[in-house]
Amino acid sequence: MNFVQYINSFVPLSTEVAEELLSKSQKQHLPKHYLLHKDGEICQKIYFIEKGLARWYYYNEDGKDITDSFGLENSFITAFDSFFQRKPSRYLIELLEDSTVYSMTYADLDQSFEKFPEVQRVSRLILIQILEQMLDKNAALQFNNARQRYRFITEKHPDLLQRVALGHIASFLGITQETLSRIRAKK
Amino acid sequence: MNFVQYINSFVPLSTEVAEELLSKSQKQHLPKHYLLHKDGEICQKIYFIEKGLARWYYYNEDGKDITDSFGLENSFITAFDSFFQRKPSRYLIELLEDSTVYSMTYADLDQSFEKFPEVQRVSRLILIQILEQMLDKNAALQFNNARQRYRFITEKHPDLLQRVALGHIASFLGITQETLSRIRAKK
DNA sequence: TTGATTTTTTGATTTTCGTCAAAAGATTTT
DNA sequence: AAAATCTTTTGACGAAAATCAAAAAATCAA
Repeated sequence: MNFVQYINSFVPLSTEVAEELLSKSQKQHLPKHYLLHKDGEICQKIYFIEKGLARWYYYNEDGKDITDSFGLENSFITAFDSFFQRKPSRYLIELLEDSTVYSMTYADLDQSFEKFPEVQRVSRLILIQILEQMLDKNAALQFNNARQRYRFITEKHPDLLQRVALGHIASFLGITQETLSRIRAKK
Repeated sequence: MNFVQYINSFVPLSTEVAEELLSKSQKQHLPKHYLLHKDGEICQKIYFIEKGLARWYYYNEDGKDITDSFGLENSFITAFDSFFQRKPSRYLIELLEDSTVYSMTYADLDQSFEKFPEVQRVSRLILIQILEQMLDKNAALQFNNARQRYRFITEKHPDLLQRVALGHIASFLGITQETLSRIRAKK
């Protein structure tokens, strides 16, 4: 499923708009470990992951690498704070697998907003999806112990356990890798 | 500052649009403890807090009341998942002080989208502000101990410590009230 | 396929924080 | 102003999870 088909499944698009979006976007195959976005820069592109996997992370005060979220197939990923607000971001985005992605620059997206106001609906939709994902994660972390956090992963994102290094999942859940490993052992 | 002036400071609005928004909105004085939104319902209104304070919360599986965020002066609050997606929400919103708020219904906002596409920009702006606030909080909780979480409050929202019951702040930070009280004592 | 590197597991120990209980302090109500 | 209710603090204790260290397992590269 390409990204226009994906969007179309939520917000029906006119062929005009569908063509506009496709023509402005770029399809790429990129290797594992490729950085979609580096920290300190203003993020220029929004990506749709057709195949593959990305993670969104930052370094905390202790220099520890902390994963904030994952970008699975059929999802959009960008440094959201940076991309929409046009300011540098502390976050990085890296691919965890060889991936196929569509990308679109901010400038092109902005032009499409002007030409076709309904594209604004699309961006609102994407933002709301991100927001909901974050609410979910927030609720999973805020007042839950390590075992409950692990359950969040096994229930909502079981595939990640197969595909992602344990350390990334541990920092995503806000627990240490050792604790996560032990919890996983007894069950 | 009313909400149109507030928006105008980010996204310059034509007088036409400013008047549209003002005419569709309603200014109200509401008392402490008033529920702006009840759980289980589809949230019909988005609120702008001109004066006062609200909190956004839910009940977890153990029935514990957990504060997810606060709505301070000059910010928008609604059950975001519910309002924009038109589905029931597990969250509640209550006023913590006598407040002055502007409200606008989803139906009216939607009509304004149609009439004035630039209003879509406004709603994108609001969403991004919420998103950033959530990212911030996320980073503050994800891998930090109780003392670091407390520092997040003292640095970013010191006024809340004066205005809000400790229990609400504790659940917002994902720690117990006793722990928060002890941390506060020694410093 | 062998060695090098990275990732995961396991163990011992320490620290942090939650839980339960009760007292002290505020605030609201009558 | 006294009583009732709600909020915050304090103490003792135990459970959960972090830290440090090292071994085992898996993956990658030559």
